[in-house]
Amino acid sequence: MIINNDKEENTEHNKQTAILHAAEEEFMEKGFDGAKTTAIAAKAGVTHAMLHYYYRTKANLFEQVFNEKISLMAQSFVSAFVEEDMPLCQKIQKMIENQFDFLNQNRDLPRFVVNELISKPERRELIIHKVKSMAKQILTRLQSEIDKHVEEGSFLPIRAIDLMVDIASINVFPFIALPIVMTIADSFYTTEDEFLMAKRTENVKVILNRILVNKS
Amino acid sequence: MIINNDKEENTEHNKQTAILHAAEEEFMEKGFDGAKTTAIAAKAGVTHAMLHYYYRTKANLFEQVFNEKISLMAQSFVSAFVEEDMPLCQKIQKMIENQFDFLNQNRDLPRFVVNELISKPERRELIIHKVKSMAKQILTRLQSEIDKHVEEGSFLPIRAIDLMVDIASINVFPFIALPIVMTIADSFYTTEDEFLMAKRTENVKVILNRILVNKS
DNA sequence: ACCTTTGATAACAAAATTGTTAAACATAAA
DNA sequence: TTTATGTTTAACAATTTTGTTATCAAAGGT
Repeated sequence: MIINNDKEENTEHNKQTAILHAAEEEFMEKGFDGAKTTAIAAKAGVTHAMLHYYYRTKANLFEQVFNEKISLMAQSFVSAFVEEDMPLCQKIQKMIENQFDFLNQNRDLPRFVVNELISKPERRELIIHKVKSMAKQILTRLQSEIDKHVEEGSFLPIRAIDLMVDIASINVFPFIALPIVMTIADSFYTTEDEFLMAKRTENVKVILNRILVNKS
Repeated sequence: MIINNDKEENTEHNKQTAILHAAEEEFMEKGFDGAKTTAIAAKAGVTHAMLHYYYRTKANLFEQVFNEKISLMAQSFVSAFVEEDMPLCQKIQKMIENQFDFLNQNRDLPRFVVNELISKPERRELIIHKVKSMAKQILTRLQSEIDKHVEEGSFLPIRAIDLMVDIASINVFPFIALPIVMTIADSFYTTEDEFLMAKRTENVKVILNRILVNKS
């Protein structure tokens, strides 16, 4: 009856999910403090009373977004650990690539999570509870596999935790610092994707050279 | 005449610098949006009218802090590039260590800068102007030195920009993610400092293994 | 002593932001 | 048709946050 003058086409069927999606965008971009419920409502194309009707408080709405993001983050690190029965060296390569590809599809996830985790330390319980035990299992398993290869003489000695941090570092940092890096790297790489795809193979090289006795 | 009932002892001589230091703390911890001028004034032990008297606006005060931090950041990356005449391999080692040590004394600097740079893209001009030309000079110089060593057969081929990003990654990430990493790493390392000092030598190892043909 | 400048305070004003409420509206079941 | 239920809106209220102003006090120069 009334003309549809929404700014954005309605891929969202109901307002509740529209609000959630708008909140996701806004919180990811600006963080909890930077995001405003009025802006979220506007982006979702609803009055801001509707936002409070469905989610009551800003903190509530944020929590829903944050919980989902933190699960995603945790899952990516855990699922990156490949189960298949292949040589450790290839397993590690696959781990790096899996994690990188995940981050490539969720480019601002690490910055968002790290940030909210640091500015509001009480939220850390959440990720600790979600990741800690699983991560430790994976680390001890990885460590014993590494140690076997060290005794064989095919691997250089390294602590599993150090290896994991190295991998996370070279994988995560390029996405966090992408805009800054690109302004400097623009004479080497013309597009973000070109830079990132080069980084993907570079990262494998860095880690394998760190752990393998014989270089390829 | 009036008793001194300030919470903190007056190492600050005047109120203006007290405000600036309080602002620095608050902004670094909570970012622009999370920081409140009232909280800054309280932390500095002055009425919040004084804050406006000296700095007029929150944005103004922030700018002073941000400018200083961004200069510090830029400087650290530039000055890390060692001038002395020593073998390239040692020069790179020193670069890594210099940058790591700087970050160790400014642990939340990268997160702060990256964050403000991303949530308010208009600020990027600042760092671009400050770093870009200098960084490019350094990169071309480094690239030619690398290429020489590659021809000699002592270095593996690598782009200077990739090397720099690798170094920044493994140096910066541990500080950004420190609280999260420590909850997982606590069975390997008991203190933050223990972890970080191990990381310092680990990082040198990672990079040298990446670029040297013959491993140590 | 008088005037000007600077530092300081309290009280106020304005804006932004979050949250609430009462009433209108729609829809489907009774 | 009536009732009950969930949805929507507009208007309002409360709080927080930023910024201003009128005023006062001290210090220094003339």
